[in-house]
Amino acid sequence: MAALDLFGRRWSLRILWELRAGPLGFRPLQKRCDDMSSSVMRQRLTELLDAQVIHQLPDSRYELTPLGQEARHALNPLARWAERWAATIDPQGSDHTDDQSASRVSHPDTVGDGAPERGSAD
Amino acid sequence: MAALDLFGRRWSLRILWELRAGPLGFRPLQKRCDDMSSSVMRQRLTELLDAQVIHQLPDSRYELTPLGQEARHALNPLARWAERWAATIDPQGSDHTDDQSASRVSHPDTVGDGAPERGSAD
DNA sequence: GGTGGCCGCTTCGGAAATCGAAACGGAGGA
DNA sequence: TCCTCCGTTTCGATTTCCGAAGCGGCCACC
Repeated sequence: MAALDLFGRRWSLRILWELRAGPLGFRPLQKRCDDMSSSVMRQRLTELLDAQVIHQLPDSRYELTPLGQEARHALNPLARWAERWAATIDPQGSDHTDDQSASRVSHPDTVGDGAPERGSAD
Repeated sequence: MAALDLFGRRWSLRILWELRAGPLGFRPLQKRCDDMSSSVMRQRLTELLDAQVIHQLPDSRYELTPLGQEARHALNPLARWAERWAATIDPQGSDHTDDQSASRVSHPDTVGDGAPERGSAD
């Protein structure tokens, strides 16, 4: 639940995402995050540092910790879902595919649970 | 990126998460979400409805769409990471102060859906 | 030596998101 | 009838976010 709170903040996920390719400094990272406010940037950075998701190199750049890398990887399925989602709600928006494949994005069999989830960790 | 914006809002992920066990009405859902404000609740619900992540049953309860179910499943690796993360930064919460362990929590967690993470795009 | 650019980071006022509680009409049970 | 729960809306107060300016420091360039 605390994770949902940490990542439910406005730029946390984005920072995690933009740091995936390697360490970045304050301003370069800010620029990558759609030029977000430096004040909020510092705030998120502090939270992520405190959560040990990122750490600061001696040259003051920010880098994902091993824990952060895991989090970033845990984000991968969500990123993949986002693509399907974008194709579903906005088929003509980003990348119109000439073929008809986009129409069949919802595959009710893949989830493999005709019954609702039971006893999940909560 | 739009997904990061949708889910970067304050209760979106939580709502998605609390709806995993089945459809819920407005007030019951609100109660599950740490008694969040009804105003924000309605706002999030509208956004999620618009994003076709949830839909409303004839008895006016809210339920995940197939697309929403996929999103919920895509959240599973993150949930699993959150447990490891909690054990790392707060070892006395579940395990006593043994810094070395980082052992897995003793949950036979049922997150085992059919969507294992296969690392690609990296 | 001076100037200019980029750096990490902070401060501040205004805008936007969020909160918290109250209220509405409706359905059902006692 | 009264009481409870429901979905939903409204409104003022608080929190968060934004956007721009500014600080000192570093280094390249002239």
